[in-house]
Amino acid sequence: MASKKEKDLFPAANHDHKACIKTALNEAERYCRENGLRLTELRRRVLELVWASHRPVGAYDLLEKISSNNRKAAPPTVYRSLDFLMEHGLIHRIASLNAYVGCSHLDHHHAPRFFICDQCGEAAELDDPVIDDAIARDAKRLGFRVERQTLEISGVCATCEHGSTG
Amino acid sequence: MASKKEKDLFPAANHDHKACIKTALNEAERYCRENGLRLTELRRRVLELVWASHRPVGAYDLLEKISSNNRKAAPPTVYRSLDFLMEHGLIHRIASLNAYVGCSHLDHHHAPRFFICDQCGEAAELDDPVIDDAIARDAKRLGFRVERQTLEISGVCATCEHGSTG
DNA sequence: AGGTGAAATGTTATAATATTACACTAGTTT
DNA sequence: AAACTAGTGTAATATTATAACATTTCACCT
Repeated sequence: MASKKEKDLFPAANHDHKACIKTALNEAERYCRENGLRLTELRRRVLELVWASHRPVGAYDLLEKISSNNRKAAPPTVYRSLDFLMEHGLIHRIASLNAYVGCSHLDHHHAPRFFICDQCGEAAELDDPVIDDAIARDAKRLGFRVERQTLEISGVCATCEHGSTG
Repeated sequence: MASKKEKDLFPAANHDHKACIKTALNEAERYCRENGLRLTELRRRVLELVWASHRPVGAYDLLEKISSNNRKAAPPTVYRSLDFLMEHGLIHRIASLNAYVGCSHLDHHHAPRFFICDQCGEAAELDDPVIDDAIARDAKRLGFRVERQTLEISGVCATCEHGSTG
């Protein structure tokens, strides 16, 4: 519920997360179709696993989930999929956590900007043109050509801070 | 030369880097003295090695430099010093590079904000109150209590872009 | 349909970064 | 000197990521 209003904020504890996953997969499929990319079974599965929550997830966690009892997957299996998904903006890497999270803003080009709760682990992706402009201005002043950005704010989210049980 | 004017920008190729190192060590000594901290020989040496350049340096690079021919230092040796130096704001960690760089703004409290050149590897630490305010405003809107920040802009610096030989 | 080349995946090994745990030393306080 | 604490040494191991090469799958062409 209220996905429009909350799309930029921390997801409510009771939100319909299955809808998040479904939307993410649908969008990814559309994006790949439109751009001649192959969202293979493996890539789709990795994307789905990344989207299992709004918490950034480690590559080796994914690897475990991909592995079946009899067949253990090797690191490149998951790293290659992660690389593909990152290259096409379907997920982001959280450098401060060595972890990966689904992109919430597939509809527009953007620099990744995250608020990440240390307690519950949830990450909220948040646009702010003021930040974008300020960075662009600084870069211009330096004569610096920007290629990648990492903005990760860690702390405690409202839910954890005010302890609404949940 | 011109250290005042350029203190917030990428250091000129011909700047007097020995002065940077000396200043950093002096400031660190003063800071530790005033705060009852022990800048031991090891910590001082690590700080000095981090300040060997304005390029973020990896822990294992430091480890090699600390090791002598006969005596190889072990990882905790350098990681503990790095932890100490980070805890007291004498250096910053660059999450996107798994590397460490001296703090250029010892004189005031600040969130670390870096522009990092992919080509020459140099990092410039840059304050921008507009960014600070924007992040604070976003955090407030989210009800998020900020504890740590990571802002790393990667790309190509002016010197590398315009290729002034160097 | 079969051949071909490129993309994707499987597999093994290893690199790079970081931490745990415990022993020992040095410095400080009493 | 005893006792305590902070700092360092050392060995082992955890965690994250990549390299190199073999094999499979897929799209495309004829």
